[in-house]
Amino acid sequence: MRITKDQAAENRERVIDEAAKLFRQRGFDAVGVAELMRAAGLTHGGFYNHFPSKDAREAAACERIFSRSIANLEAIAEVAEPATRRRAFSSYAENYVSAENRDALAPRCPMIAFAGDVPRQSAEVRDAYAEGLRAYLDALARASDQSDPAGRQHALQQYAQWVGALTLARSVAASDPELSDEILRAARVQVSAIADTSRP
Amino acid sequence: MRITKDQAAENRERVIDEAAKLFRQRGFDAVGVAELMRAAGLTHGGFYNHFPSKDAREAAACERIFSRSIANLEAIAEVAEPATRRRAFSSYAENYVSAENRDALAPRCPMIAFAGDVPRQSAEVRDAYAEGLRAYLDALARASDQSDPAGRQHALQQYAQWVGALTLARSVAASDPELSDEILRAARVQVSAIADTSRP
DNA sequence: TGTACATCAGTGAACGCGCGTTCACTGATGTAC
DNA sequence: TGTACATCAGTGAACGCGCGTTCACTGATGTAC
Repeated sequence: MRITKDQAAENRERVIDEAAKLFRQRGFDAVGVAELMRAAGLTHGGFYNHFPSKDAREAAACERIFSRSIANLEAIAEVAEPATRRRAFSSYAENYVSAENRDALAPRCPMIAFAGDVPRQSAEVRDAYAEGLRAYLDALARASDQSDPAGRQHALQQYAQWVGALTLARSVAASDPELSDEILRAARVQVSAIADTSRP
Repeated sequence: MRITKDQAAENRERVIDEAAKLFRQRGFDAVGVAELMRAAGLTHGGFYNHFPSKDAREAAACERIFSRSIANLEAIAEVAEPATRRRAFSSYAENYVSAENRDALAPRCPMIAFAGDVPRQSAEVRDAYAEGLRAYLDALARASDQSDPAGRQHALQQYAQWVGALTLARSVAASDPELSDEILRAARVQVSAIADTSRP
């Protein structure tokens, strides 16, 4: 039963959206073709009408996840009033390094969800991810008012710490909540300190 | 053909050692029972003489990897002369946040290899990992001469940054070496700074 | 605008494959006498 | 110390299962006239 072009395009979008959600929850490799299509309300046979292979969907989902994360940062960068912008960025940081973000089943940040898996993925996925991370870090530097070289370096240092703290805190959250909280708290202390003393 | 008890124990050790190496390279889920036994010079059928299930070997391998990492830190903590100890720790940090460690196929540090995967593993594996990380961070705080509460917090902050920087640098190393180097360099600047200005 | 036909998104059975796990079997080791 | 037998680490065939991928088929949509 053929369907309209619009309907088909809509279906494709739904498949990518579901892939983005499932991948963030469980990583690339643990989500099968059949399960993904079922989640999108379709049957597995139609998968290859949309993607040349299983690998291709990873790249598509990766792009989608990044574009959402980057949009959030761009919105901050585009705030005209400097003080308001800085406040928006501080609040971004505080939300990032938070118990809510640690406890999310499907982390919104692609680096938290994927960074460890990416080196083991196909070149197609790795390329899509790398392009995403580059754009993300550019947007981060802009959003944090630190686009000059020294500032960019500082933004990278900050961000590495967020990712490390969140990754470590997530990894022991279930088995050792106290340790997880301690790691998170230590990182939050620095986030708050940075929020207080904004750079000249 | 029955073999000696010593030979059997040796075989078991070899299986765990191979698991530790393969897991660090490719993560827990990508290493099959048959492949692992082949790597240890055995056939797949004998696997269940050593482990009750596939899951059990993850925990055993996890413990082994941690015990090696922790031994390195303990050796530093046990250096008697304070200046020598600080120098040893600085050199540990510089080796950790290095291009060599980023480019290693099988990262020696369990957090670089596993932290992202752990939340998706069975409770048995998560518990083994959490116990390992707790012991590792304790050893890290001791090795860095920072066992008082404020110092421990500082050690956690430092370590989170190492892990984040290395994870991010690894994730784009193949597709975008320049970005990878930039992330690593930014982190190394802080590592060096800390090495120069040791705490009172 | 109406008709005839080609297109193609979606369906579900089928494929080959590798996985984790089980099991009957082997034969040297370990043990009881 | 020597002998007879039980033990059990290791072997490799076999299992059921779920995977990614293919394919003949369906039938409403899109298109050519």
